[in-house]
Amino acid sequence: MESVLTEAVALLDEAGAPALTFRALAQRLGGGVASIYWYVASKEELLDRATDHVMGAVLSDVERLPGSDDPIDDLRAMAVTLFGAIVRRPWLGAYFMRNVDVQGNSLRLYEKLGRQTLRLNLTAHQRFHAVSAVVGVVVGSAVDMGQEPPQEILDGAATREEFLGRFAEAWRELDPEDFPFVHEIVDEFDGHDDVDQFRSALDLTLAGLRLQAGA
Amino acid sequence: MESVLTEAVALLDEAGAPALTFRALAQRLGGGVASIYWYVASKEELLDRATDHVMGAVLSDVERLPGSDDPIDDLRAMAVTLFGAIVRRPWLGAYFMRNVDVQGNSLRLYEKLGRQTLRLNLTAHQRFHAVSAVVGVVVGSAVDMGQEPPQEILDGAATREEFLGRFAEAWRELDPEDFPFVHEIVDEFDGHDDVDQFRSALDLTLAGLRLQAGA
DNA sequence: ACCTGAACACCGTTCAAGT
DNA sequence: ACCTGAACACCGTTCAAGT
Repeated sequence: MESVLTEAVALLDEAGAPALTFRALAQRLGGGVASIYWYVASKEELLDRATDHVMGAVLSDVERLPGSDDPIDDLRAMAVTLFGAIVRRPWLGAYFMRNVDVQGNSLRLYEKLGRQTLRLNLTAHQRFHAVSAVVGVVVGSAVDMGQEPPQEILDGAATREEFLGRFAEAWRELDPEDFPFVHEIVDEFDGHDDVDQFRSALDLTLAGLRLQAGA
Repeated sequence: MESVLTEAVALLDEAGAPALTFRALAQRLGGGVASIYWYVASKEELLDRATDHVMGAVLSDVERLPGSDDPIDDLRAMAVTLFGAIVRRPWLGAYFMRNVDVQGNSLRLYEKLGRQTLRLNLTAHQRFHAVSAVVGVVVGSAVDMGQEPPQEILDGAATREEFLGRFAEAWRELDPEDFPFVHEIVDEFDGHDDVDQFRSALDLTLAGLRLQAGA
């Protein structure tokens, strides 16, 4: 079981979600395809378990965070840690927190995040929505990041800079009368940093939360 | 071409993303599978074009919005309209805004959203991040919503209430010492409304934005 | 309890060939 | 310019059979 998950994660890390097939996994394990079905009922379960497997390390990182007297700062640090894990493993973005099942590291992480809101002057309703919002920012940024080509594997040996640059170039061709905003931000878009973008979105949400909590 | 997209959208609306196969689409169009490849180079392009096709209607809805003297209120109304479209078509959540290609309704919608930030006292950098954050909230909420079973198509003819209730029940079994937050919000989770959750997340982001803009 | 080979029912995509 | 049948190389999943 352990080796099934380890090899599954290895495949995902090496070549992303499409690389994880029962046949590829079986070959790495040196067995037949059907064997995997003894450990796992479906591909969905395999993905869920592989995701929760790596979430164990993320949870450890979060637990190792120092913590401060400001619950919102702590919430930010935890979210940044979580997003960092997704930056390192882009395939995670599509699966993590998808089903916060009973037991499992995802639920424990959810609890960790939520516990910070218990230190804020909020209703239970507001606390639930606050954690949903923070998780939403992470997911939203992860999905956005997932659009970009991983590494330099795209047509014509282009880098991420060239990929963004090609979009930017096309945008600059648009009529400024029709697309004033696109022109306003095209230089910002060109070569932008995903982590920067995430942190800004997170900060807006946390600023709103601080206001709501009167903290 | 038009009918290819119309039928593709029909399939997606009827039974979600897995229902859209070249074979199913060809059958509906009364032709062979290979014919579709004359209009579209790949499945990815088919999905992109189908998505942009329905985004046309969303764009019309957004353009029909009255507008006010408060750019942030206008931003909120537009985001709510966008999210409403995703509630009606859950499959949209996985594809919209994925590639804001040159030309296309998604780009026009992106421009519409961004134009509101031009009315705020922000830097170009802040404007870019603000729109990214708002889109991120929509995407994040849409992904979260996509986890839940569509309609009552799940094991044992359960409703959404029963689906959420089953999770809530399991959560209530957890040790309150280990999971104080989960216990705090389990009643909120049970039977929660996705649109409510989205609006709360959006409001936090917009409150942060208002603070930033000093408006 | 654990593993297997072989099949089944699907996929997206290609291609030579037709009109 | 537009469409086709038939094949190719894959998928996830099942199942009877083995140890």
